[in-house]
Amino acid sequence: MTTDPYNIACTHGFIQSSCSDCNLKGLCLPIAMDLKDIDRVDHIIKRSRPIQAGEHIYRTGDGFTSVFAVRSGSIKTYLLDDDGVEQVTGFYLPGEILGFDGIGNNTHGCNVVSMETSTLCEIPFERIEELSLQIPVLQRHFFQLMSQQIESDHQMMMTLSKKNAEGRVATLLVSLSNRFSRRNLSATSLRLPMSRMDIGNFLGLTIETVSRTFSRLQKEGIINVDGREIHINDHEKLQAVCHASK
Amino acid sequence: MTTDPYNIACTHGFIQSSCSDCNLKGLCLPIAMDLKDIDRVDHIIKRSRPIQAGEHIYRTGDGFTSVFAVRSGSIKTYLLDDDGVEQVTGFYLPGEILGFDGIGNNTHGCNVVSMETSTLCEIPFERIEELSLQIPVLQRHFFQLMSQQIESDHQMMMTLSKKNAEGRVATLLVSLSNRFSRRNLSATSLRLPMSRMDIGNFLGLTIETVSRTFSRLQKEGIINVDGREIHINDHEKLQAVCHASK
DNA sequence: TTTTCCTGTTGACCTAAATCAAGCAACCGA
DNA sequence: TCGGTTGCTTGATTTAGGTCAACAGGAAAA
Repeated sequence: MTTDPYNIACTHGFIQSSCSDCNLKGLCLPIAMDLKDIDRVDHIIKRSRPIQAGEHIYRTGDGFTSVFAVRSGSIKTYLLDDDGVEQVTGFYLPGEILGFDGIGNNTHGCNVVSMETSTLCEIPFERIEELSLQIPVLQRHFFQLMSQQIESDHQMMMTLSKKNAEGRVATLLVSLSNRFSRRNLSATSLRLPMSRMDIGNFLGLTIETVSRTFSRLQKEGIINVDGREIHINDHEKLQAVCHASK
Repeated sequence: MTTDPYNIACTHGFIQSSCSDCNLKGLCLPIAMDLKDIDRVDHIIKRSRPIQAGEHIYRTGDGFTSVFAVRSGSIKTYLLDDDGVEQVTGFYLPGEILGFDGIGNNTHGCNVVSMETSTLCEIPFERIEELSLQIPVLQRHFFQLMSQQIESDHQMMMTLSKKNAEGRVATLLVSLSNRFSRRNLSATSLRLPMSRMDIGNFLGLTIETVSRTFSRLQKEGIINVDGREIHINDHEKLQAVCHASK
């Protein structure tokens, strides 16, 4: 079931692109990097074949060798505790990088699975470390990416610890909206890549509560819901609901 | 109220120590670093004067220049959202490093306050970045430290999202016990450096629930509680309670 | 076509923890 | 010594969200 991380490289030949052509490079590489250096990074990156929905990229305990940038599709990461309880720890969209939790003890700290057909860029971390010694802006960039992950995880702790169901759901919607619009997609109409189950798991709620919360937000006219299709009618109000607390 | 981060360096002269003498160096520096390199790191680190309980090290929005290692005492970090709601995001004990959330946008992402009289080592981050270019094991070490922060934040998301009050409190106690024993202190008898208020805030519970949970764990014979003084009678059972879920 | 499966929605009821309230012990400044 | 404050505990009551149950629509299989 787990995709061999050494074997997800594209073997079709029809996905060929380089970092310098990639319209996501502003997200996963430092903006102030010159072409020559981008090229050096480009050469160590392995572009994956399409990963199917439900296919795993790696699992907890697998040896850590790489971090991964999402090129297309969407990815979720989750922990499994000793009792088999699952905790979704993040959703990753194109331009976002995952896998930083594996560096600490050279072993991946979570499970990573594709939520739809997705493509990834595999970034061998040791090679990045070597390059970082020669390209200071690259070193800085990876420190920054990890730092941003820490900040967003702390925001998530705030959400889980202090907000009620409405606040949690609204916070997720606003986050997704912002991340879509960063890629020049609509900030008001979006298709959720994840199930109600995953949303509930991520937000510490049951699917029933997630469903009821969507319905309530719709009844209040703030959003329109049609399955996974969400339209945000009133961004202001949604923003306000984000602060709804226990 | 905020301590000027540029001005917490020790001016007394009576706290003089170097990294190579420090019995915490195994925690904040790579074990496999040779003396010459330790010495280079040593020279960029500023050791702080004692910070009083309640004194802030820095606040959200302050310019980021350094991360900090706790030398003695204990530190808490917390977020304040727009409505002034506080979220404690971490407790830091001697040998632990905080401040990694500031790298992402060159601005500190949280507030940091001392919970008792503490001393810190200020680690100017740009200098570490420079040294890291020359000492690969140091670069790797800082990537690892940040990665460990991410992993522990993900564990915290699991705790907040899936565990009931007993599970949360037990998880905190086990974490503290492990961290104390890592410094060769007792794993069974510990003095909590933080108030019930801080515990509740961190764990997403009210102080009343925290208090009741301590009482219940005591009634079950798993721990003994005397104010902030905790004795763990049955580590096994406490470990089991950690998995108690909603 | 029907059947099954899967995901999501809605309703009725229940419970863990929040809220509200009271009180106690330790500490501190007057 | 006293009055006030702070930190913590305990009890009574309320409530948000969990649990259990039923059902609906769409997709895929029979």
